[in-house]
Amino acid sequence: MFIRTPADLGAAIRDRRKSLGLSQSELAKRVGVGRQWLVAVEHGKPGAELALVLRVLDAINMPLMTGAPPPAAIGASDINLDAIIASARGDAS
Amino acid sequence: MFIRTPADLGAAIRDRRKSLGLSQSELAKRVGVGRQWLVAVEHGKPGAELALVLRVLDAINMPLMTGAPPPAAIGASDINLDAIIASARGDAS
DNA sequence: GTATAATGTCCTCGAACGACGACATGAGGG
DNA sequence: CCCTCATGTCGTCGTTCGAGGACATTATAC
Repeated sequence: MFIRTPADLGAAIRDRRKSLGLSQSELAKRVGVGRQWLVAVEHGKPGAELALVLRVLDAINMPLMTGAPPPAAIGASDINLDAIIASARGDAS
Repeated sequence: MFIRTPADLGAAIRDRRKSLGLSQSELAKRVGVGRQWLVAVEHGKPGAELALVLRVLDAINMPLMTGAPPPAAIGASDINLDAIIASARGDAS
C-alpha cells in the first residue's frame, strides 16, 4: 500500500491493528502514547509526530519503505514487480 | 530503503534532494516550509509533523509504501525478494 | 580580496502537539 | 436490566513545534 497522506497511514495502521486483534488502548500503551492520540492518528491527524508514528509502525510490525520513484520500467517491459511480489506473499491488506 | 527512524527518513530525503540538484532553500520553498525545518528533518528531527514530511516526499517524488510484514518466506526458501527487486531496479541512488 | 551561495545554529513568537481525565455512544454478556 | 469493553469527543495543561530573522562557516566564482 502506498502512503501519500496522513489518512492513508491512519487507515493502514487501523487495519493492521485490528488484524492483530489489538484495541486502541492496548496498542497505545504498548507504544507509549495516549489512547486519544492513537484515535486521532487513525483518523488521519496531519500534525502527528514522526517519531511516534514510526514507533507505532514498529510496534505493529509494519515496515515502511521508500525508494526511487517508479522509473516506469526496468528494461522496457511494463511488469509491475511490486504488485507481483505483494500478491505472491499474500498481502491481503 | 527501509525507514525505521526519523534519521533514516532524513538521510533518504537528503540523498534524494541532492540527487535532484535542489538546495535546502529551494526545496523548503517548494514544499512550503521553513528552511530551518528542512535542515532539522534531514538531521532526523523526531518531532517533525507527519503531513509536512509527506509533502516533502511528494515534492521530491519519493513514494512511501507499507505492507504486511515479511512473512519470513513465501515458500520455504530464504530468498529476499525485496532486496532482489530493489537492486534490480537500480535503487543505488 | 571580495561576493555569492549553501548549510548549520541560536533566538523569539504564536500555534499546535501529546498526555490525561471525564463523559457519551454502541455492541455484547451476565 | 445492568455491566463491561471499545471507540470517539471535549477541555485543560505543560511542552514542543514551525516560521522567520540573524550570524558563523565553508566552498565556489569574480
